[in-house]
Amino acid sequence: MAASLGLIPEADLFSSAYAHGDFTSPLQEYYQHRYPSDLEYSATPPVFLPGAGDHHGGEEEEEKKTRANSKKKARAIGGGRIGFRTRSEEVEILEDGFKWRKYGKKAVKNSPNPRNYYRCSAERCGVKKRVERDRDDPRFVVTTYDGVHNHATPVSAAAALRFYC
DNA sequence: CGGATTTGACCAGCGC
DNA sequence: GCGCTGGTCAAATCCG
Repeated sequence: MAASLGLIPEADLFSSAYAHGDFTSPLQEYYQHRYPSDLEYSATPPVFLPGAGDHHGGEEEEEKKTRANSKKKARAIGGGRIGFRTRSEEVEILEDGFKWRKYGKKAVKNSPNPRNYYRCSAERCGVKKRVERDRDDPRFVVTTYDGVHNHATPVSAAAALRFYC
């Protein structure tokens, strides 16, 4: 059912942060990509779903339980958390203009697919990113951003931001 | 040669 | 108090 409106697992997590209005950057909002076809994800503008978090109804209690852990952690961090859901069967790196360096991979229990951890290559920038495939639709990729970029956006970022705004 | 990627191990937090 | 899960680090390896 979760696939109906593209409700991603971390939806509740994001909603809490979103409710506090901690998002300041264009990318720091809860977006949900939903592409009708297998075309390039960058060709379709993101769909902003303000109420996506509140929308979660009778979700899987089991997952909620397991996720309570990261939920609290996320709150403690206090940074912005954004979830992107893109449809790309091969590319799982959402090009947002920043240079990401993979620093870890972990198999999570909620999903049969491994989760990849990326970090902004700029040392002064503590922004992290998590990428994992949707458990319901392996063709979808869920990208989660943590934090705010505090450095100049490298080139293409400008285009990306223009695109998102 | 430099930088990025890979993989396993380690650590911390939370639930039971 | 123990076990489980998620997240991070570090050394080795690979690619450009």
